[in-house]
Amino acid sequence: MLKIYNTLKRKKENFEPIEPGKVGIYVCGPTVYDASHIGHARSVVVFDVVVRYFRAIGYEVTYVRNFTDVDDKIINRAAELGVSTSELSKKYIKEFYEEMDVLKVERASIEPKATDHIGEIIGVIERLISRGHAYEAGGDVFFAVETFKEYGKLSGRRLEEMQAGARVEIDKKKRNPFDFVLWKGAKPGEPMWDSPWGKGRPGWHIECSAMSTHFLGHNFDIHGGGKDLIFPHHENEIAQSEGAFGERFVNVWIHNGFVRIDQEKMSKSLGNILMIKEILKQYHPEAVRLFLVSNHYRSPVDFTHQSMVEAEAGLEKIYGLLHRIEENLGSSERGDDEPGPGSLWKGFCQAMDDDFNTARGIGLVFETVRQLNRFMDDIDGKGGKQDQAKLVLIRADLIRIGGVLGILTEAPSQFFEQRQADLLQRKEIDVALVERLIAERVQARQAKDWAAADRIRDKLAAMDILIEDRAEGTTWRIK
RNA sequence: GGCGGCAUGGCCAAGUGGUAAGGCAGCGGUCUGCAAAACCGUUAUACACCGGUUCGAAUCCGGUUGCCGCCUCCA
Repeated sequence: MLKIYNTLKRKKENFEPIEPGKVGIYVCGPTVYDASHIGHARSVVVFDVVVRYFRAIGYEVTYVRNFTDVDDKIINRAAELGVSTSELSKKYIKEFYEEMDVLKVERASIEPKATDHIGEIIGVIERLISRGHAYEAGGDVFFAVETFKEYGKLSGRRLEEMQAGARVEIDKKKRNPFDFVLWKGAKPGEPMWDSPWGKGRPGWHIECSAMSTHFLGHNFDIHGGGKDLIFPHHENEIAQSEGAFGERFVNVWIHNGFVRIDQEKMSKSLGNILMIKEILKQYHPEAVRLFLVSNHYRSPVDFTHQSMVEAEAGLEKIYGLLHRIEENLGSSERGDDEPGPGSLWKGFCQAMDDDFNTARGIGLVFETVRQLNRFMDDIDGKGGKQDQAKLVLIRADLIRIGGVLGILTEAPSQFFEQRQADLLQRKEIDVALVERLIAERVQARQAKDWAAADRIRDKLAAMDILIEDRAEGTTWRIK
């Protein structure tokens, strides 16, 4: 039984889909006014894993992730750069896709843009006005928080308590300082659409209510996003959606924790933003994913070079095991009729069923890697049919787990070749020289001139080249 | 000021009542000409501190300290 921590209830609860075997998920996607950072990557990867897991255990998933392509930040940025808002958002949507592709994030089932759903947005606002939850004031439309009795139920605040130290902009047009804008009257030069209240554009919160209910129904299973969206964004979504439709909006709210740098949340003011594209220049994309899923999704994670180096080492360790299995089987072929699932997969599912505990699942993977290496040490390449069947079964489970976490998608030999190529480029290593030195060393070793052989090895080590003398010959790799 | 979260070995990190997963690093070994890789062994006398509940607590309750987040755009 899958248990999920529901922010609304502040506890884990058994997941009961509205329709058996199906699940509808809406996750707040990026506002496309700038490149994505590692924090965006975490959120996207977390929900990518959630969706992959639902599918792996047999659910039919409708996954909706939006693009916010009209809002103040986009308008300001576009004005700064002297381009249109649509040009700007188009550029960053393209970039987002490129980076997510590298990170092996699967596309959502539906990826709507706010500007393609102005009609639905206006429809929801009209319902809110007719039901007395919203009011028009000078071309703007506001949601009246006092009309929604449960306002604050997600974030655990009450209106009265928020009044005191709140830092809220004072807008004379608002009846209550916490009223938020549903529709903004147009200012010259801004993108605008016709509406019953004159030309204008939607506020930020309303688009998610409109698009999520449009695609998933007034009541749907899961809504996700970063923890920082709990208030006010998700709180406002609940008020809008339940106010407009008079039904429960979302059953389960899932929120992922932040990525921190040096114990602090990344923020523009601190200047500690790490962009995805910069990170991908330095580390393997699957290592980035492995790092992200090595922690529970609700906890904060510290992004450090050391953690990334460890994640890369871990990834290489698993690929190394897969490679060794292939050598042992004498073939890299993987048939379409993979065996299993076996006990490893079942253990992984137990961890995942406990609020998507990927960290525990990864512990199992490493434990298995060690056991299998030992197993292969023992059979020493002389395994029989049964031994091989065991290897094939566990490999199938590892690949299956990789399919949920979005790792181990490459053939091991290809992974190591690619890795080698990347490092060669990064460290500007002269392959011809390396191979000449190794050839010299092989000769020295054959002549049992150990001193000369070690000298060459030291020289290579100084170039960050590690060599391994194996039965089949000497191989090398980059440190 | 209001609300919430976290504190586990040198580092990272699972574990929410039954006696501390896993990874990295370290140390000792097997293997090796020596290494590397892999494997084996080893490293927490109690999980921030104090007090309480319990046959039994890292896990529950109260308090203290420290760190972080939300309350403003934010994944």
